[in-house]
Amino acid sequence: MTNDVAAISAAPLAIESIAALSDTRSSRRQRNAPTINDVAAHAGVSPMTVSRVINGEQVVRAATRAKVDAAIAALNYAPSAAARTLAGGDETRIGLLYSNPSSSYLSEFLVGSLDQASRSSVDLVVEKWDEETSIASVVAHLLRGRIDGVILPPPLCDLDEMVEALGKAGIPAVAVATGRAPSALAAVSIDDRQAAYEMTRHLISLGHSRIGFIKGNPNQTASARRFEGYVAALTEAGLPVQDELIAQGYFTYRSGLDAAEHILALLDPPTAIFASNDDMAAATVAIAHRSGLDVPGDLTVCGFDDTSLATTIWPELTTIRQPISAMARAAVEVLVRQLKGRRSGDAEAAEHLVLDHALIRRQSDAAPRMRPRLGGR
Amino acid sequence: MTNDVAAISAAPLAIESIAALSDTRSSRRQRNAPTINDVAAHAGVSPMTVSRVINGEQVVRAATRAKVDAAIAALNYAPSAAARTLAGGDETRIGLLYSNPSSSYLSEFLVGSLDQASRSSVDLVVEKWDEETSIASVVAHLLRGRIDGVILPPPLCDLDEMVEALGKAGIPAVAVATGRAPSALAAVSIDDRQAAYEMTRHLISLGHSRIGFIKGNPNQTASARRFEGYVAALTEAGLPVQDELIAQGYFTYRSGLDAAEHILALLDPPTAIFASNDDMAAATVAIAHRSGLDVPGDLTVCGFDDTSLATTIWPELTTIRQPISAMARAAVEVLVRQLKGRRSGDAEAAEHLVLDHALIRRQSDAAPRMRPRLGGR
DNA sequence: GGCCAAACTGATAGCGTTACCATTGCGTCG
DNA sequence: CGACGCAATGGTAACGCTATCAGTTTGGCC
Repeated sequence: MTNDVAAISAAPLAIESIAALSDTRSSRRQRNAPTINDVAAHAGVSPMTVSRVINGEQVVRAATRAKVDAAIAALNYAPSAAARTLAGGDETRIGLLYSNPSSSYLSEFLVGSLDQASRSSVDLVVEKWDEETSIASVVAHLLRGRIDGVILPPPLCDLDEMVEALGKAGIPAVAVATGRAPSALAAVSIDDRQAAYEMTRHLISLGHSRIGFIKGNPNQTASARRFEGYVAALTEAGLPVQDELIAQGYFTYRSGLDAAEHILALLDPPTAIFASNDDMAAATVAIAHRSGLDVPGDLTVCGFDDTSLATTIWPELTTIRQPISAMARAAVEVLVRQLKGRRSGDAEAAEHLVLDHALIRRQSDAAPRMRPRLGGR
Repeated sequence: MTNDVAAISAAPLAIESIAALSDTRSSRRQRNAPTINDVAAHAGVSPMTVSRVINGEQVVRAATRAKVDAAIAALNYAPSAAARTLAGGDETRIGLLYSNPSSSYLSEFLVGSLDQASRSSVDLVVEKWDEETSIASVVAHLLRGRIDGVILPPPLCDLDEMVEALGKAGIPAVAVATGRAPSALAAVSIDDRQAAYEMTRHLISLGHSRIGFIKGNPNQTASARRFEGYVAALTEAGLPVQDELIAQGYFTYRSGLDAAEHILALLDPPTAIFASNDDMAAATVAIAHRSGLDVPGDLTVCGFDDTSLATTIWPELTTIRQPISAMARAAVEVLVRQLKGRRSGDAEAAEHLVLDHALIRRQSDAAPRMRPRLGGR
C-alpha cells in the first residue's frame, strides 16, 4: 500500500523560503506545496487520474500510470491527508484507551498503532484512563469527542464494566491481549496458554522437574490462560502440580518479590521459576541474588512478555515474546474493518485474531545443577 | 483551551445506524455527524460565527457565544480536524525521530507530544531511526514525506551529524533534553547541572561525605552537565572530588553493573552512589544486594530521570524527575511557533526553554550508618 | 437625535481531494 | 459496417471549514 517512490530526489526546496512568496497563485496558499492539479498538469492528465494512481486503483493503463508516477517524483508530491479524509467522507477517529502508563509495553504499542493508523488514514486519539475517573465519564468523553471505535490494551480489555459501557454506548471496541474466550467483542491476542505450555515444556526438557510458577493478576484473563499452559505441560510430562511451588502475583515487581521470597523459602525450593511476566521474573532474579543464588546456575528464571525490562537486567531473561507492535497494528486494522462494515450495513461477526508468539532464550535459563531426581511422580 | 462542555449528554445516537440513511441530504454524506452549518442553523447565526466561537476568538459577543455553545452542546458537535486544516491552509506535519524504543521514556514522551500535536492541530509523524539507516536517507525520507520540522529526543539531539543534515536540508528541529549550550538549534531541557547539584547537596546534607558517581554516556551532552553539578556541590561543601569514586557508565543497566562493581570493590567504598540515570542506579542496587549490602541501610543509591524503573524496583529510587511529557509538549509548541514564524517571514532567534525538575525522595536514600568522619577535607 | 467609529456578524470563495457520473476511444459482434 | 460494450479517462460538485472583506449593528458623543 505504501507509495514506494524510488528516487531519493534531494529536491531543490532548500532555499525556497523567501523565493516562494512571489509566484503564489492563490492568496490563501501559504506554502507552495504541489497539489494534485500540479501533478496532473505536469503529467498531462486529469487530476482524477492522478488520484486513481495514488490510490492504487487498477483501472489506469500502465503507460498513464508511469507518466503520473514520474510527475509525482519530479514534483516531490505528497497528497494532503486533510483533503483526502475530507473528500473521502469517512473521517474515522479511533481511541486508544490506556491505563498503565509505566509499562514499556505502551511505547511499542503506541508506535505500532500510530503507524497503522496513518496507513489506514484514521485519526488515533490516545487517552489515559485513571482509576479515579468514572467509566461513565470516559465513555461520555469519547462520545463527545466523536470517537468511532476504541482499542483496549491490557488491562482494560478485561475490565467488564468498561466493555459493557462501551457496548451500551454503541462504540465498537477491540480487546488486545485478552485471555477471554472469543465473544462478541473483537480481539487480537496471542495464545497465552500455548505459550506458557511451551515455556514449561522448555524448562522440563532442560531437566527441571520442580518448577515454580508465579501467577499473574487474577483480574486479567490472560493470567489464567498462562497458568493453564503451565499445568498442562507439567501434567503431560507426568510431573505433579504442587501447590507449594505456586505463588500468587499481581504482575508488579513488588508482588514478584513477595512471591519469589515465598517460593525460595521452601525447604526444597524449585530449580526453576516461571513468572507470568517479566517484572515478576526480574523480581525473582533480585531475590535469588539477595539469597546468594546464581542465576541461572542455581536457579533458572523465566518471564513472559519480553518487555524492555527483560533485556535491561542481568542476566537477560529467557521469556515469551509477544509481537506487541504487530498486535497494535492488527487491532487498528480490525477496528477499521469493523467500522467500515458497520457503516455499509453488513455487520460481520467480530474478528478474533491470534498472532504468533516466540520463546526467546537468553541467559536466565540452564539445566538444573543437581541432577534431576530420578523418575517422575 | 479545552472546550469543557459540562453536560454529559449521553445523546440519542445509539440506534441511529439504520435510521440515518433516509434523511441524508447529500449522497456523499456517510455518517450524519452535525456540521458547523447545523450548529449555525440551530443557534440562528452564521457558520462563520460558530467558527469564531470554536476557535476562541474574542470578537464574539457573550450572548451570541452562549447561544452557539448551547447549540454545540445540544447537537454534540465536534469540528472536523480534516476540514479545519484544509481550510486553514497550513497543514503542518512534524516528525518525531526516535532511536531508543526500549526506553520507558518514549511512551511518556509520545503521549505528551501527541496530545500537544492534536491541540496545535498539527500532524505528528513518529519515525524510528536505526543505527543502520544512513542519516542522509532519513533526511531524504522526511523531505519526501513533507515533514516541516523535527523533534529530537535524546540521544538523537546530541547527534551532530543528524542536526547538521537537518540544517542543510532546511528542516527546523528542536532538541529535547540536550546538555549543549544554547545555539541556533531550538531546545527544551531541564537544568541538568543544577539538578545534579541539588541531588548531591541532598546527599551531603544527609551526612554523606564519600559519594560515588556513575557518569552517563559521553555521547550525550547532558552527561557532562550532570557530572558538573556533582563536582560543584562537592567543591562547595569543601569535599574532595576523588577519582576512585567516579566510574564511567553508558546509561545502560549493564554498564551500571560494571561501574557499581568497580566502586563497591574499593577498600573504603562510598556510603552513597549517585548514578547518572535510573537504569544504572537500579544496577547499583542489584550489585549492592548481591554483595549483601542493604539499601539504603548500608548504601544510599540515587538515580536520575524518574523513569518507570525507578518505581518498579525495590527499594524505589530517590531520583530527579524530569517533566518528560511537559517537555514533549513544549517541544511541539516551540517547533510550531518556529514554523509559523518562519512562514510569515520573521525568523526569531531559536527558543531555548528550560523546564523545572524536582528531586523525588523515595526509599533508596538514608543517612550513612557509620557516623560521618569528622571534619571535611 | 443624528452621525461616526468601533464592534460585531455574515456572504462568498476557496483549501486539495475524491465520489459520481459522463464521455471518449477502441475492439467486437450481429 | 455501424451499433454495442467495455475500459480508460475527464468534468463537476461536493466534503466541512476558515480568510477575507463587506455589511450591519451598537454605542458614544456633540
